[in-house]
Amino acid sequence: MGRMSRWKPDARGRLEKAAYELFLDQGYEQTTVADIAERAGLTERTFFRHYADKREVLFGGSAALQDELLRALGELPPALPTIEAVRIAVEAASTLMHGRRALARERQRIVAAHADLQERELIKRATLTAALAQALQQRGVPEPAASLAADMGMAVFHVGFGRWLDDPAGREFAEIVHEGFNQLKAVASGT
Amino acid sequence: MGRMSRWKPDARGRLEKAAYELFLDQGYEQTTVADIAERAGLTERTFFRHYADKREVLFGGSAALQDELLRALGELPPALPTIEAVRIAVEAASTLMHGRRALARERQRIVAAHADLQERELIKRATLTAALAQALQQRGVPEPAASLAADMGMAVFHVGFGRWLDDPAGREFAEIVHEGFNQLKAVASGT
DNA sequence: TTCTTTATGTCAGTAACTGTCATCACGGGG
DNA sequence: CCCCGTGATGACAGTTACTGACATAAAGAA
Repeated sequence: MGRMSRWKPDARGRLEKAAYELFLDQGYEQTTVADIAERAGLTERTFFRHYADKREVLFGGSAALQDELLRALGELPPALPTIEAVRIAVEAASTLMHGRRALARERQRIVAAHADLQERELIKRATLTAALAQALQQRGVPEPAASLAADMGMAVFHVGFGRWLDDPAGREFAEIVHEGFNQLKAVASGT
Repeated sequence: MGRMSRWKPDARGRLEKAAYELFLDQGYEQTTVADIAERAGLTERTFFRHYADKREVLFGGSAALQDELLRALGELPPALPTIEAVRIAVEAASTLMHGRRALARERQRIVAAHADLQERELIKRATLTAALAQALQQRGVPEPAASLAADMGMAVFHVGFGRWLDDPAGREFAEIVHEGFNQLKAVASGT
């Protein structure tokens, strides 16, 4: 017979799945880490080996977001104007959300209802912004243009994310982001 | 003899003072809420009646900051250009720091060393920014100009705060903020 | 095989935070 | 002058997030 793993695969993914199910079912505060671990067939201690704290289980995607952002940026020709490079990188990152609007909505509902989760979201965004600014500097963009461009890019991403969740037409996130950059340019040029 | 209060006055202030002393002496993590309460001559339970959590004891000033910001804004003539109103309000708020540079430096050291305190700082700043934006809207500033102006004002405040702490010339915070707005205008106008 | 690494379990412990009830000064009627 | 409501505090038990230390067993390398 096939190999018997002692451990069922993808413990981290099971923990995340269990956490979402329980948070949606009985609320974030009402769910203990022990509950999550039990549903995933693991122990509380193992949860904390995969996630630094209870909040982190809701932010597993931010690492992938940063990776994609920096990867896309790295592929672009250096001669590209800064804002165009940021636009393309942010659009690339925004495609990660494809097909996950319902999930993103549920997650947003949970985060919006808990101040400590909003704190975590803010620091994740700040970290992402700083990483983008640093990557731009390494492309040769001087300060403070690099930080300003990073801030603008993340602002468009953030505002666009909210619009995407509520968009009645159900447009793609990347499309909304694309429009967002157009509007940013219009505002910045005083139109 | 004078009236004997059952309780010594200013319990909240004593808790804050005790917290700062202990944080600086033995570190933030190494200080328990019980330690703070004991030094203040109170119990742990009473600490949590004055501060929602351990972090909050380091953020008592943010309410005063917001009050002063909005108060100053309310006194200005409505005809004033938005950015000028923001400038004056932020400068007024920045005078609250007068004579507290050493204290602010120590506080900054503590906050910078602990991720959870940075989270709290970010959400305080976001709250302040939102309050400023709303106040501007009530002055008749339309969106998104109100939010953008609020963001700019808080950005100048934040950047200026860091410069003030390190300023070798020891200039006043308000003076540094004033310069910051000049630089902001220069950047925004493409100079 | 044997050794090492890695993922997990077990268990005890700390400390943040909460709910509940008791206590005691103050102040205002009656 | 006494009673009573209010408000700040104490006492105390309980929950839960999180950590450290050690044990265990599968997976993989030698």
